[in-house]
Amino acid sequence: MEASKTDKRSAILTAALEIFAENGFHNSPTSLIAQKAEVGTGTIYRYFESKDDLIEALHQDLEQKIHSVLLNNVPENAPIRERFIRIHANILNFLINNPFEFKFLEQYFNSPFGIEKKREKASGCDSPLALLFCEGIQQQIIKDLPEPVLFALSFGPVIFLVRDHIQGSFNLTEDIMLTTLSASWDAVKR
Amino acid sequence: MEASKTDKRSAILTAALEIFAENGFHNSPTSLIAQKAEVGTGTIYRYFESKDDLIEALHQDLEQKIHSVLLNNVPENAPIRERFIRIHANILNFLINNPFEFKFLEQYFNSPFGIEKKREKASGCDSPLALLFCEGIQQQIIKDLPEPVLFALSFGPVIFLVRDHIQGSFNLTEDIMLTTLSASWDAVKR
Amino acid sequence: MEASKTDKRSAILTAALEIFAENGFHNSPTSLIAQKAEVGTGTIYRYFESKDDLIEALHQDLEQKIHSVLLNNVPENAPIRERFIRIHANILNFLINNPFEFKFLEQYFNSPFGIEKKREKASGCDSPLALLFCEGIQQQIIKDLPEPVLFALSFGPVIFLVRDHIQGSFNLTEDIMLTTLSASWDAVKR
Amino acid sequence: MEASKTDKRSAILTAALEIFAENGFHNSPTSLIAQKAEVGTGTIYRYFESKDDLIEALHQDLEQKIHSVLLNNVPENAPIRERFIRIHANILNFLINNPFEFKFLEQYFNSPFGIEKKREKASGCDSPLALLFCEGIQQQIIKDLPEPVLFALSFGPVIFLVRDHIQGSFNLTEDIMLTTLSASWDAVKR
DNA sequence: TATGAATGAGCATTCATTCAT
DNA sequence: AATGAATGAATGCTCATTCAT
Repeated sequence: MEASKTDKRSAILTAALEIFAENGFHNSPTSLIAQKAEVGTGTIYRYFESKDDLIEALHQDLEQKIHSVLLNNVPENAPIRERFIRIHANILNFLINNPFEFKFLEQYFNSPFGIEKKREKASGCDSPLALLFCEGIQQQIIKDLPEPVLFALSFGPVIFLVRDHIQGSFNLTEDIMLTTLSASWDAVKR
Repeated sequence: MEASKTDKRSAILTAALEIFAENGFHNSPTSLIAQKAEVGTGTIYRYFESKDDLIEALHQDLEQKIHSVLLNNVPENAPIRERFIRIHANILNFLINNPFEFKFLEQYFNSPFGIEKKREKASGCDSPLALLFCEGIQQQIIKDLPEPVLFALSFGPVIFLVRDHIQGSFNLTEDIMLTTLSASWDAVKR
Repeated sequence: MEASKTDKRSAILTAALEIFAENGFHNSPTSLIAQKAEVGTGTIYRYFESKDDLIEALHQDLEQKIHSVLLNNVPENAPIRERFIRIHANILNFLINNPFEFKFLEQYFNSPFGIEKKREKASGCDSPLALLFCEGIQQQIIKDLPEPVLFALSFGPVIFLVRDHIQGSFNLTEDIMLTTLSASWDAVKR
Repeated sequence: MEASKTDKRSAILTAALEIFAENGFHNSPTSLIAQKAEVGTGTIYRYFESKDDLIEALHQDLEQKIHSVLLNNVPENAPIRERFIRIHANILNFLINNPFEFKFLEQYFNSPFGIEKKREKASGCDSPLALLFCEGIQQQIIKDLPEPVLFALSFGPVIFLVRDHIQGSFNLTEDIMLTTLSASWDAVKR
């Protein structure tokens, strides 16, 4: 009748996510995380080597979650523009509906953690988005620009909008979302 | 023949900027900042009320620096497109040539500090960029979208590119820069 | 076989009492207290919210100790004079045998802590001593003076003597003690 | 037309007295004292070797002030009782009218400073009060008790009353003052 | 396996004192 | 003589991590 092994691990992850998102990594004592997860302080260290390791694990989890959301309702044979918009809408919706996750990621990528991670990746010509860009370039539908540039053009605006929306300085409606993605498309299309 | 009164203050600011950029706010002991600035620990507190106050001052300084750079070589009567590209190029160049400043700002805007600041501003229909958008919309050259959206479309990509460049995952040449800004313009133009 | 839960708390209290008494509140680093109590610095903060809180707790403890000593061997139906002398002898003996406690209290009542406490109390017509005075006044055995005056007349000398004795400038024998309390009685009796 | 040498010294002493009385020795930065005295921080160290030295000097000043007040209106040939009451009234009035001085002394005598001083003195059979006691004992008007005991009996109540009055927990009228001193006399008289 | 009491290194901040001007 | 900017030792408190139970 006890919680299963994985239950505690994920209880810790869930608690940590929320607390990190709200307080920042450095204002989130492990003791507080343990408390919210309803486990002992020491228990965290049975599942994670250190606080840093916990943060890393959280990031991995999120990366996978996003990956799994990316291609929802993206028919392989749909036109490139449609797929482009669909993919970005997927991410945008995910982030808006999961503000803790968004805040966590923003912090993560602005910390020594994220910096490292990015350096490791670098040449990630493997993501669905990268593939889409390749395809579009070959078909001469998308501008022949380096992948990071296309990524910046299409993804940068998404992040900015989500940030504004979550901070409450701007209300992102379904309508505006689609118009924006459409404009984003104008940037990358030929 | 000694350092002038302001010298110490700016030595502290310079040292702090660099250390904050490299280690993050929370891994930057005031003692380390003092050491790098070649002043006593206590001296920091003659010029700044607290570490937070130092961070704030640094932000104010940067804000002004950026503001002063924004309109370089932007002839008032130039076409909107040209002014748009010029302004973004100014910021982009500034950030690329001042990586410490960029890293500091990234952190700042992902911390309680930046959040607060943003909330205060919010309705910033006063920046040169906002004015340019207004003008463009009136002249039916720029899409009739809310200012935050236009801002996201044009500014988001810039930030992403600078980040990549500074992290070393991508080398941003003058050429690519201009092509990117041109694509950015495609996103906001009618 | 290890120390019980309360052991550490009281080890801290004991160490703190002694160090405060000898060095004063402000010359008693928490680190020194921890060292003497043979616990880690941080441990103090598991039992007390702050150094101030520790001081407060120490005072509460002492107040109770004194209260429990006050009425030793004070038969309820003994003559008022006898009870008066007995009570004062009890306190006097307690203070002389517990010089750390005495020095602590002297400091406490000359600090913001003590001042506050006194203001809260003020109308303490509840102590055994106050009751004794009331009774004595009614029976026209004790002068009809305000309670603070009677308190000053009987308690002031006690404190002065203890101070002298503990400072070593005067040796308080059992004999002198009783003579003094008898003289003190002369001051309050009709 | 500049302040004379002594002016600065006494400005510092006056400022220090007030600040010490209000904030305690340890919450009274020398910089604050200097500010209130309208001198530079460093100037304090031209007149006093250290903060401790300043405290010591303040005490010496006060001791002398009290000494000079002690024998006001005390006719040498008046009866012992009258002189006893007069002397105590003098001190009591001085302390009540000079609360800063009182608070300073209370602190002083409960700090390492005061403790030392007392140990040095010890056998002070030289004060006017001590002489009065000697005389009274010889004339068999005052109880034959050691001087510290007589001192405690007569002086202890005075201090307690002043403390209550200054703390505001009790209003000491001229009337009560005299009644109290009269009761105090009952304690020491044969 | 899970716990949480204990630890102590680490940090922001204060302030007595010095010394160049 | 007077100043006050500069100093850095000292201190209260936090929190990641360990380990005995």
